[in-house]
Amino acid sequence: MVESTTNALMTMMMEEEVILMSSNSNSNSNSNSSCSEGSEDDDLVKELLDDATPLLLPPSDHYNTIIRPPPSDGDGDDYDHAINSFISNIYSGPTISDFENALSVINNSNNHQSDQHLEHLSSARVSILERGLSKIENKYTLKFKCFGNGMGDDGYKWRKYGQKSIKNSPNPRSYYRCTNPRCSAKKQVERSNEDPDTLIITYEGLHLHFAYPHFLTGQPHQSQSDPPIKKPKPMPTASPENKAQEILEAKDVQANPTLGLIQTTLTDSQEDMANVNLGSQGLLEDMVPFMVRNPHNNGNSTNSLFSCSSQPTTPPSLWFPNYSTSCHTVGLNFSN
DNA sequence: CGTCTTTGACCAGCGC
DNA sequence: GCGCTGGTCAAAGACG
Repeated sequence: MVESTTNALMTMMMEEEVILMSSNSNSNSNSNSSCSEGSEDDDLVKELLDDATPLLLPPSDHYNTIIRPPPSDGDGDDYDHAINSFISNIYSGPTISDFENALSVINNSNNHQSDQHLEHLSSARVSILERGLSKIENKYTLKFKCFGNGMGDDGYKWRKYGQKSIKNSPNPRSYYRCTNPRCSAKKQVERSNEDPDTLIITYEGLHLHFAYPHFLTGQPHQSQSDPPIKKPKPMPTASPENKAQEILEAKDVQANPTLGLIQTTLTDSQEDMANVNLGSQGLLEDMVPFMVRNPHNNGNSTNSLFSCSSQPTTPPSLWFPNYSTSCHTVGLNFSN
């Protein structure tokens, strides 16, 4: 996963001319529309600043082993600087440090909800929105400057399931679904009507399966040795209705964890454990209700759901949590 | 032969 | 009710 994503990114960086595009031009309409929504924007900012999200996780050892030079090189600082320069050249959106700084505002203000806190929150919100994040329903939109035949490979395996021509646009829109049979992630790929060199990729749902190995087993990176993903097949025990219900339940509990905690009983815990071990695929859809209802069974708090050490394992568009209703537009620019 | 892609058909939502 | 549009399905073909 990480290898694939990183390789795709590094390939694009090395083989393609990198062109910066103003983040304002990427998402003017979205940002403007969002700026007019006060409380929802506050929710968005709080959501983005939530330290329980994968977005804020530091690079893992696994990640470092991929992009860092061998220790014998002895010039890790220079290498870090070069990598950071690379990233800053291709990514015009908010950086980790932006969120960390904003998070410090939240943390420092936790004990006294003052006007100053609200002012800081408002400033953080404006900063985030100005840099290309916006909110539309439950989708995440990436815009790539991608010349030629570049397809903006994000490193995941996708199965194309449809293509439609778009009104007033010469470019069709392609529909892709994650090849993981129980992953709900989807994406739409189309070229901008205004700028044919710009790819617009709209993600819907997360690749939740990236976190599966961190449940119960406590053995991260287990998925790295998983067999290749086969063609999705109907799940006998998971009808579309049941799956949808699982997802809805997971989202509901995520959105209101205290409700789930109230419902916790010893009987429920035992039953859930049995269900997880015997009846499920060990996937996040199964695990979220269990984890929330049994916050101590894993030896960690529920925050461990999104604090696993293998992060980042997802492309930038999927660093954001989807268990809330939000949409972010991130301007990225690759040429090919 | 199994898997993936293509593409036309079908369905649901929405506006008039 | 009708037409338009977006999203999905599924059969057929392509490919390794």
